[in-house]
Amino acid sequence: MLLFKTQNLMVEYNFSEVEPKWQQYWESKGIYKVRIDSSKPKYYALDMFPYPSGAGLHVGHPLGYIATDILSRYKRLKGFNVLHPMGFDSFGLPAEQYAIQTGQHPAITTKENIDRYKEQLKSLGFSYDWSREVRTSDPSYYKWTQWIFKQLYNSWYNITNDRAEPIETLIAKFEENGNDKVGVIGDQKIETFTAKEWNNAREDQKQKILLEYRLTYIAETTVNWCPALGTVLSNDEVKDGYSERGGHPVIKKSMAQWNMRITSYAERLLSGLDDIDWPDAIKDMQRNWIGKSIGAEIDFKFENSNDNIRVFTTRIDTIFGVTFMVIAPESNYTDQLTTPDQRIEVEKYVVAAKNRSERDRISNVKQVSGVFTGSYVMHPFTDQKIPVWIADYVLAGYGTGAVMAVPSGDQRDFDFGKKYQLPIVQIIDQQNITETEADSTKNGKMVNSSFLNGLTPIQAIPKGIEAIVEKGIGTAKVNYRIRDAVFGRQRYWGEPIPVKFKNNLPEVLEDHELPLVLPEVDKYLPTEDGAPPLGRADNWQDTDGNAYEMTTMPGWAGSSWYFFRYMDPDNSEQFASPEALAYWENVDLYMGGPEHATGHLLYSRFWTKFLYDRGFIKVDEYAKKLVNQGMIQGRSNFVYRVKNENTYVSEGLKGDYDTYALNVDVNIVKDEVLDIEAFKLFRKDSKNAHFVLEEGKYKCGWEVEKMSKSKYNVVNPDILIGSYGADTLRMYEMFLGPIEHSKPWNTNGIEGVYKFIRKFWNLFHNEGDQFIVTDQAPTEAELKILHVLIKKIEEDIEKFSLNTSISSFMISTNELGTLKCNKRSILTPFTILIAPYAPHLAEEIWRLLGNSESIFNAEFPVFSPEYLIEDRFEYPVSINGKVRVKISFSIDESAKFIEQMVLANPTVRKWTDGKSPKKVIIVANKIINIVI
RNA sequence: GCCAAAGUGGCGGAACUGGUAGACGCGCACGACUCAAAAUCGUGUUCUUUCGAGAGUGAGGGUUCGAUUCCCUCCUUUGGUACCA
Repeated sequence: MLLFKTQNLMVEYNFSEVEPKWQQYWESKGIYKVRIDSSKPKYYALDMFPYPSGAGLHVGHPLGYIATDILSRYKRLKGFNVLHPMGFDSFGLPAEQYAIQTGQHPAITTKENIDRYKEQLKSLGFSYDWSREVRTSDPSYYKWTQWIFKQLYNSWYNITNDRAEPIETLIAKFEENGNDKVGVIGDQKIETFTAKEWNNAREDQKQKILLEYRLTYIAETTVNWCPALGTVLSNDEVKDGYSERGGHPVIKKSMAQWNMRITSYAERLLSGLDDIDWPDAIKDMQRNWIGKSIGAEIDFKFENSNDNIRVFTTRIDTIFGVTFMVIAPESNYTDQLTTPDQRIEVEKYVVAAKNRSERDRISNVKQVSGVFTGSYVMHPFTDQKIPVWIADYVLAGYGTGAVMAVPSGDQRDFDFGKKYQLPIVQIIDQQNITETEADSTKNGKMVNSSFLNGLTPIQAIPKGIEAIVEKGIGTAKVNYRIRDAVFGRQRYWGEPIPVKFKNNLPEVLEDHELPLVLPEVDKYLPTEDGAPPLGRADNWQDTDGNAYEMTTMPGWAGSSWYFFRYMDPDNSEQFASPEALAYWENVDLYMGGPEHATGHLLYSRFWTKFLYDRGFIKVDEYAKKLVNQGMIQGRSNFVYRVKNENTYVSEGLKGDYDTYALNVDVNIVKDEVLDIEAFKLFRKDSKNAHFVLEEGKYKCGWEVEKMSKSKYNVVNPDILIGSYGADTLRMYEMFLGPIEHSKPWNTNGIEGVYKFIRKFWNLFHNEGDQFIVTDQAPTEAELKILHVLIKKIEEDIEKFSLNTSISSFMISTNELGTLKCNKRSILTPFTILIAPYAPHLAEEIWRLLGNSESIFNAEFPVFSPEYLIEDRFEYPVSINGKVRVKISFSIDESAKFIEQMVLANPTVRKWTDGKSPKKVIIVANKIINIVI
């Protein structure tokens, strides 16, 4: 096997005894339990909590956890009161899929998986306060997820005040003025009504109207339906027309669904990005997802009636290039605009377009298709007749679902115009329109554009808006790409939505009815008539016989607010107490993978802003700083088998044979050399195989692939901890490279860190493993080593450069080893410096140094610059940019003197070859460059 | 296509605001210890070389006394996004 244990090392530093000892000590003494302490500044370090899958942790998961643990311990040593919790995102599809196959309740599987995860996390020696653990599937937790749902239901977005408010303030407005002055963000078309109409309306009518305003609402919407999973999915859960989980095809379908009105927060979610320290990549992804575009809406009057159709455009400057109009197949105008003789053809097209799968639409982007409605609208400025077409490149969900087509300036309009022989009008003098391409650039001056002629497109845009406003046919308008998020799932293993139906109208449950606990069902499948699994539960209704909602919440519900629950996890009266919320405020460091950019990381910002608006919390962003840890990919090893023979050829010789590659377990390969005996056990049919070796070894090939069982490239942290200890694994994971880089996992090299830990131990011990620390006074050289290190470690941690800290520890250890330094005044601070990285080792040595309290109650050493001051500097002297010699000078030596001495130097004279230099550059305490 | 990030030895990577490229570690080679192996320790290790030196941070160009670092063009890889008017 790869991982040998060497007997004689065990005598020196016995991690397998030391690590569990301190883990138990820390736990029994509650060292990591934290309480509100206003005498200290707070620091909140958070990991994205995991979904506990059946496979357990692999070596990639802890990468981020180790980094936050180092930060937490460092901040603690620096005097902060550190909140560093962990929990589990324990609702989700895999447990439910497993339940469908085996009949086992997902709660059982989930608990088993959580136990396994906790055990693994504990063996890594993290400083989590486990008394604050949360599980999203625990009723005492999801009670509050349901409670937040309820608050959203009972709120609306007041545009005037730019914040969410209780629904009562909306009702008051209706009672006084009707809905005339109440604006909404989003696409819903709401009939206007007067106060009188409102006050005279029936209760059920009122409730229907209020649903148009509530921040969570039920509505008939086009959703992503995944037949294989039997549920709807939100946009971020669909990738390229397939479900993100499982990779099943997804189709568009119209369904009544619970939604979250995240669109109300589009602008604030966008502008809030400027105030948080998150990676630009994530910010950009969120910006693109929100997709703000600034433009105008214009009405085009119908040819034969006074109705009109509204379009959104970002290029109103091109208004005189409009030669046709295109509406989405799903558009409400389709019916109205279709003339009798076009009806058959239109209906055919609309049905075909609806049945086109998302996947099909994506893969045929270049192919435009459409059908003429038979109707015309009037150009608002020229009064020319403009034909209205239907095409599926226009999306019903964006803007108004209708486009003014400018074929000269838009490629899709151009393609469409070409295909159906519609006119193309140039509207900018420098426009370069070819046989196949439109020109969308804004260079040049407007032509063929009436009152816009002579202006640049940039000037024409405000001018155009001015004109439509004046005519009363349009306004400036901002559009967002982001859609409201579908919130219901036709699945079992999620939070029940706390709603019952009375007379077909939804009603949220009373606070005292929460939590609405997930009921038992006989099978985790839809009912015979297609209702979700909760439809199988007996008496899924309240005491008055009102049916409860049957869909459950999506995976992102519980994770959208968990960071607040950690602040006060056992509170049964509130989701967290005002005191806890005021003290801990928000997360100072949030670590996690970038794959959640447009899902979790956006939804949780939305909920945070909502809770802020409603006065439940004091912050409107929950994470000040976000760091993305890179993904750990798999690194597969291969052996090469000769076709039709039981023979394996070493990698370098495979070209001489006709072979095929086979994945081999990476755990039986070390530095690309195969352990042949282990291989014979690994592949039973190869027990008598023949091996063609090079230099007496069988060398394997390698490749980067996804980490997966089937590729035999999964490395389990338990095995590495067993062989090298948690401290070695922690340091090695950090040593691999910058935390935010993705990289394949490669265990080669872990021995270097292991050796380092032993070398560090040996600073305190002699060859007989006796503790030999002395109280001798340190030398200047030793103090310099220490203070260089203090400075470096502080700087590195503050900028998350944890890989370079490990190098610095190695360098300092090597230097102190060379000096045979075993002085307490140097080694004590050194031990504290290393404690965040190797907590078990540091705690052990701390006790050997005679301390009775945990090292994590110590103080971080203070850097003193005085030990780093030098009186001489050795200048590299370069001639024409090449370093040729080094000459040492006193640091305050004059440039003139240095120049004289340098030019007189024999090596320099040799290189200058008697010529007088053109220029001598002396950069103080940096470099000297002579130009000849 | 668009947006973002990244390209440095055999490998992971280092190099602060432009100033000795390759720190630290792995691997490899040689040596010590050993009957031997493992482990450990020591030395060396960018490439080419006529041993003088020359080349070199994805490619090409530019700014500079000096560029991995700044600017321009291009290539490759990874992540995101996909008819958004």
